[in-house]
Amino acid sequence: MFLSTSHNKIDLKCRVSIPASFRVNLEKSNETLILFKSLQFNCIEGTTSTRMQAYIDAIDELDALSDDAFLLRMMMADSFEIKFDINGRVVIPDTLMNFANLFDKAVFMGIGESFYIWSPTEYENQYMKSQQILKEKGPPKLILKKN
Amino acid sequence: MFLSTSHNKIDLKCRVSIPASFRVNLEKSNETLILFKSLQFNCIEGTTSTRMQAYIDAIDELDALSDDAFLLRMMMADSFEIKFDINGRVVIPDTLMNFANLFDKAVFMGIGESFYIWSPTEYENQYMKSQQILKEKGPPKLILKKN
DNA sequence: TGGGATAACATGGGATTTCATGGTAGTCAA
DNA sequence: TTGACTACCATGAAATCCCATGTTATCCCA
Repeated sequence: MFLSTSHNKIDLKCRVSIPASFRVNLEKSNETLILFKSLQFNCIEGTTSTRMQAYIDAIDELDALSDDAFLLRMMMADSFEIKFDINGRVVIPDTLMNFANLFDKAVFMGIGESFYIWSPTEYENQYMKSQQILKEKGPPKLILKKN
Repeated sequence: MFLSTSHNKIDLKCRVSIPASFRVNLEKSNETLILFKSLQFNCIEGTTSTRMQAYIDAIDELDALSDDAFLLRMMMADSFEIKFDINGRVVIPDTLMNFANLFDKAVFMGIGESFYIWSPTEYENQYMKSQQILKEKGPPKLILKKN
């Protein structure tokens, strides 16, 4: 379970600390980390190899010639298996740095089964947007029926 | 089941004692505690990891592009897995302290499957409001058993 | 039922560890 | 031999752990 948000620095070698709680989460379940371009936002998505495998399996379920399958294969092509250094840092590949407009700061945002890595400004935009939607439409129905 | 209300002190390190009955409740069911921003009020909500996992699972069931999925992911980003110290205290993350306008006092309010943490003034407001509604509209019609 | 003993609880403080980050040495390839 | 990449060491700040203490609640026996 990836939860919470943290702001970490990216150094000149494109190294960042993955938040400790995310790391522990991966270690506990003996998973390796995969980073790839989000299909939905201008950010990097990080997840476990197991979940990535689920995506791959999902492609097989689709019509092999469909646009969806095409897009998913493209996503795989821009995915990276990432190794940690002894201090829990990773190097973000150039492709991904550029894609997410990352420079010297990264915002890690846990979203349950995976996490996003945003540039600070893009994160801010998305957060504002969520507040706006919440204000206009209220919380998801799911939340309301729970008590 | 989280019930009853109690007022506890928040110290300079942002530590608070979680009411013993809440703690016992978590321990008995072998659950870890999750704290997150309420989507409805200006308060922190506490619940079990199992319940949080249910929300996470729900995200995958929704249309990934929908507002509801978006809001739920944002909710995860503002959620924290919380550890107790040996005396049953937790540290409230800064984000949550600010969101709920907490300073040196916290009101714990059990509401069944989860609980709220309010600032004293906000709690007072909500309490007044409930009394007002009760006076004007009378007690709620409870439907205990549904089919 | 009362009153003292005992345990549970909330809170304070200090020692220790973890974490994020900077840096350097070593390795491999061009 | 140079440049890029990787593995590991160093450090200050921050989070965490654990001991101490007073106060409240609970228990037990008279």
